[in-house]
Amino acid sequence: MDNKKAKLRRRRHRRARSTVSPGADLGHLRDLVGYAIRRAQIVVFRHFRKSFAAHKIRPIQYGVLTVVGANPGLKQSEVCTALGIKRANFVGILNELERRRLIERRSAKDQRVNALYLTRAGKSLIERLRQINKAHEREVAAGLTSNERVRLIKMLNRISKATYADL
Amino acid sequence: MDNKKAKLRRRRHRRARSTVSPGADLGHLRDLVGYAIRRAQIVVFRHFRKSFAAHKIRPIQYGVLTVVGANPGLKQSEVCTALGIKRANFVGILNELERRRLIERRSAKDQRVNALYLTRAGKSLIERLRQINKAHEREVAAGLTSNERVRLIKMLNRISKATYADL
DNA sequence: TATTGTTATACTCTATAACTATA
DNA sequence: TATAGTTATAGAGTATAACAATA
Repeated sequence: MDNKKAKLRRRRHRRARSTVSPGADLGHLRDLVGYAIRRAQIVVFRHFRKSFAAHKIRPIQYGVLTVVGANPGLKQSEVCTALGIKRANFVGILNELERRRLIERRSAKDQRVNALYLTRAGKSLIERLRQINKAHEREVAAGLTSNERVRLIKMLNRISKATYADL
Repeated sequence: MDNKKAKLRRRRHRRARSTVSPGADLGHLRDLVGYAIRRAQIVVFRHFRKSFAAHKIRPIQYGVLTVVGANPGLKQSEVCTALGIKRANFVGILNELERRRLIERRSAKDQRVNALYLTRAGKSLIERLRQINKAHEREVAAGLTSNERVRLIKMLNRISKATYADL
């Protein structure tokens, strides 16, 4: 049913095409910070996953290993706050890292708390991951000058800092 | 078991705290483009959802309505390419928008193809959404000058454009 | 009572394979 | 054969509620 259009088509390509996505006019989407962030995030995370595939490390795992490495003895809840993870969701992430002998839970003075430490293997791995990450970062930011890269991060952090408490 | 640490702790707060997340040292994460993007995306999307909550519109739905509005008669697969959605995942998104009478599928000359059009209600809604989006964009970019905002988007688009075909 | 970690659960987003109807 | 849309399914990521152990 509905065989009377298909002549209404034929009108496309009127505006300049997006530099990000070919095939159709994105309208004002290409002028939005949020849309630019979303597209960049997809590309960067895809690149990250491929870069770390050999070590089976996802971005969140790299974050946890990095933060615990920089803060030995950190509590689970503190890692969650630092990285913006819900503590309920952190349990599974941590279970896998512990199963792989990269992180240890140790009970603390406060028996409710688990203090987290990288194992020897975890410390060794994070050093290698750090090198991979340097290459990853270089490639992701290949289109930016060093100054631009720093300014980009600062601008993004200014956006992140805002709390929008009223909404 | 394991009651002999908790004195190893007490060492935190050694480096400058992150401007994004309080509570622990993020290590080098705060110097990474990918991490800055991730944090900004979370904040921006949360703000978006709250801004559009009254209309029950998610970012992806706003994208579809905008692209179809700017390209009447676009095929489903073309919308998918433009927005980076898998066509399998687009079916459900479109079903809901059609159920809400905002978009119509019309069969095209090629009977395999669905051409997409905003309904009258869809056109009316997208105009109102556009106004909400302007306020949303203004608030998200409140910490940036107009020039910075434009440069931020251009830098993010440069990152998105890269294909990393070798990885 | 409040906090930490945990379990269970649900919803969204993303990804792949296989089916159908059309070309 | 190939393409457009669809279905089914699985995996992450994210969110909330409720529980046990401990403070």
